[in-house]
Amino acid sequence: MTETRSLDPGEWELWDAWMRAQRLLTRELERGLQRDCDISKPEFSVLVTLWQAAGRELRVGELAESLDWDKSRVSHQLTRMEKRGFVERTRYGADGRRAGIRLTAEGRRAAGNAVLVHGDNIRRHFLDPLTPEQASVIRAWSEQAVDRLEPHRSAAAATDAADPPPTGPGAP
Amino acid sequence: MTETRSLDPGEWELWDAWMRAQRLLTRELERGLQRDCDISKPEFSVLVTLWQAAGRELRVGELAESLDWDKSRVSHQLTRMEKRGFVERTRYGADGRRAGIRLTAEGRRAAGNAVLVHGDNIRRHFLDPLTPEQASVIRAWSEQAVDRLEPHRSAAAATDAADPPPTGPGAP
DNA sequence: TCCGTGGAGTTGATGTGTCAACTCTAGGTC
DNA sequence: GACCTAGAGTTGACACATCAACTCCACGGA
Repeated sequence: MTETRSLDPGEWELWDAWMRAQRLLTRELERGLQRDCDISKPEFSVLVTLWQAAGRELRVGELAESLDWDKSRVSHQLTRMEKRGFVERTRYGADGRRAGIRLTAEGRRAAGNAVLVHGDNIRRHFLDPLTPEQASVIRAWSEQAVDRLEPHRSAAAATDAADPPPTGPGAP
Repeated sequence: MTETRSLDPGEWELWDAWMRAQRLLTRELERGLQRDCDISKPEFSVLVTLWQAAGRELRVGELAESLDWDKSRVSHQLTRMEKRGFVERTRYGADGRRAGIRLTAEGRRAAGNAVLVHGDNIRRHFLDPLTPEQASVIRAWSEQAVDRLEPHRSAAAATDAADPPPTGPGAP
């Protein structure tokens, strides 16, 4: 009963290869962000989401929805980023209204810079090495997988947490 | 200069889809492990690696190499798993020799169970929905990516941290 | 007005991951 | 034997992730 009859070697090699590739790629991109922009991936996600709001203040709940994060995670992350000077919580404490979140000037600078740098890194490490066939197969597979694993969320919503925006905001 | 000219919409959609699929899949599998076996993915990785050693004690360094983890990370993880009763550090402290790592009976039980359960989950969520074409393209792409991003590590080495072993150990 | 209830956000506890600094031992050199 | 150094392992500090418990306020009904 110590015999593993779970996955055969071929299946396992496929899984192992995919898992390893996925891990190395995300690790590489995260390190690039840290090295080139001095921000972490979670910081990047928050910065970009706020940046795309083009100056409008977001609530914690909107941010959480948009990032597909837990509200608690957002709150903790904002606390750290407030300390670093990237974001501000407005209408907070005194008069008893709920918190709105907004980028500081420093946050806007970091976001704008990171989007460009990170985009380059994505292109270099992910997009450029892809053959057209691989691109179309991987895209189809990814969309299938997302549909299977994420039944909610209408097609319209929410850029994922880990990427540059499709088009720049008009923000100052 | 607030214009993003980093990735065009098509490129971005591809990246977003892949990123999202990857994240949802790993999240789902990790939750399955937690729910069905009450262990985390890092715990699973360590359990399986030790289990594959079939009773032989591993050193921290070997474990780190095998998992492609930092030694420090391994040490922290072992400290937690020692508390949970999954592993033991032997030859430690008293007579001044270095630590060997070994599974407890409880650790062996958990490993054996988890491999089977996790294998089923991988099959259900990853392998089964794959068409043959997708399987072969994804495999080729993954292997390319690994070669590009992980130039060291001879082909022989090291099962990745996140998977069941290709074949069961003979360990009791 | 008082109470109950629910949503929004925060907080604390604990586990995970990374970096840098540290300890200990073995082994070489004088 | 005393020193030096290199390697193995640990530790501490901090960022990140998740869960459960908490606060605060709005609103609705008795």
